[in-house]
Amino acid sequence: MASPTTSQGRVRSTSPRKAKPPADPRSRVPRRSDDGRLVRGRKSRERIRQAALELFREKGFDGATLRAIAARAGMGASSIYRHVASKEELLIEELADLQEDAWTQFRNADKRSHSTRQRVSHFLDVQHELLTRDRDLSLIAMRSTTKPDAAVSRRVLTLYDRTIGLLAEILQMGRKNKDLAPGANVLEAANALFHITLGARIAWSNGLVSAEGCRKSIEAGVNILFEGLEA
Amino acid sequence: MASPTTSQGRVRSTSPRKAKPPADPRSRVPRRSDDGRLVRGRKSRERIRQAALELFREKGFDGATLRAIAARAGMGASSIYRHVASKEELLIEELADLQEDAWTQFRNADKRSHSTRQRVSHFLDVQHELLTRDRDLSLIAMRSTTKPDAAVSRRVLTLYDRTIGLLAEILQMGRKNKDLAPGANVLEAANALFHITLGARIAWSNGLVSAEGCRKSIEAGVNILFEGLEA
DNA sequence: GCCGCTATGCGATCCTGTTCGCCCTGTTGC
DNA sequence: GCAACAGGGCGAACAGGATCGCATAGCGGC
Repeated sequence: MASPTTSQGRVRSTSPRKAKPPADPRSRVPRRSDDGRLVRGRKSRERIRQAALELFREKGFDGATLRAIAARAGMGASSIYRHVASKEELLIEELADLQEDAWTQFRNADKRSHSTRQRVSHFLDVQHELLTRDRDLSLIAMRSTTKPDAAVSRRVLTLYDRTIGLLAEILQMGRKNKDLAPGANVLEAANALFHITLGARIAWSNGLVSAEGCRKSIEAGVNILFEGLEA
Repeated sequence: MASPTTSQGRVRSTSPRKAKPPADPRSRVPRRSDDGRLVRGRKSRERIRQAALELFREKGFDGATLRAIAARAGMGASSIYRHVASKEELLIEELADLQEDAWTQFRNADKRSHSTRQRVSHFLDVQHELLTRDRDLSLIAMRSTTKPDAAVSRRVLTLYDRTIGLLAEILQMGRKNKDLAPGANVLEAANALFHITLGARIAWSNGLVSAEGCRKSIEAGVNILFEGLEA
């Protein structure tokens, strides 16, 4: 994380284009948030988001044209790119919200008195419930990670990472409580858990298994991971 | 599925276009394999494949234009579609070959006297070695699975499935030998193993970990899966 | 009031995977 | 020979995501 910030405020680390001089450092970062332009921008973003959401639901991600989204949001297609770096970002924003929901929803109902396995299962259930509402969500997130130098890829990977972090946190607590083996590799276990759910969701998104089958598969994965395979 | 077939022989069940009559059933399906047209076709496919392979290596999958591939293969871009249903298929063919290699390479060196865990590790190592030669391979395979109604998606999922099948086979043998717990859910375990490797490869493809880190992560996953997390 | 800057918007255009309609050429059955 | 029918190739065109250059308008400083 190379932060190009100096003592006097943010400096954009973008491409070495024209390297236009910062003009006047004194006038940097004042930016009132009720700036009329910014207000308008927020409203536009909201309209875009709404339009995108609707059209994704109606036609699916690939079926929803950027031009159609723009039309419904009442603007030209190119304008959308003032607010968003790619079409995928539009969906990923939803995913991020949903993920946030999953985390808080879990934390609100989580009981530390439960066994580690129960807590893990509970979290994965909550997540499953939310993510299987919309096939495109998992699908497009996956797709995004196949474009390593797009910003959206990093966004998704960060979401993944945070989820893994939460799982690791639960496991870590379990290890402290002697609920898990003292030598357990908490981080890799969290990784494994997460990837098992990811894999199950691929199968589901492709229609190979039902949502319930997906859940069962995740559950089986948890069991195996906790109990181990060896005799 | 309106099948326009009557009593007198097969009729292609494709789109309900012109419903052209089968002409003459007696003359169906002779097709010599040294048909001059077919020979030419095979040569073209070979040229396309070669050109694609080179360009993918030089510019990466996304950087290699279909028009460029076609030019190098000495034909127009649209002609490629006589031989391939999508650009992705060009890469997936390579993946399929490589996967085949991985399987045979494993089978040739596999020793049944080894422990189940060793055998599994060995296979995953072989696979890791081959797949980490080219970043795009895993990446584009993933991407393909985000397009559920494309043929290439099913192709990739079949490859996945076969790999899972091989793993399940190994595990199954281990269970018979009392190497694994008698109640072990072999199929789900194979699933989990595979998805762990898939997840590790996502991280690697995105430059989050080195190839060696990816290998280590897979190894850790295997260990956890075999030994279990519980105290 | 004017200048410079920034946020937003727009239409034209680009790029690239893919589809379309046409044609040429071997092959086969008569 | 010759009609019928593939297999293959081609250039034009399409579609849809993204970029470009220009225009407008709100804001701050003087």
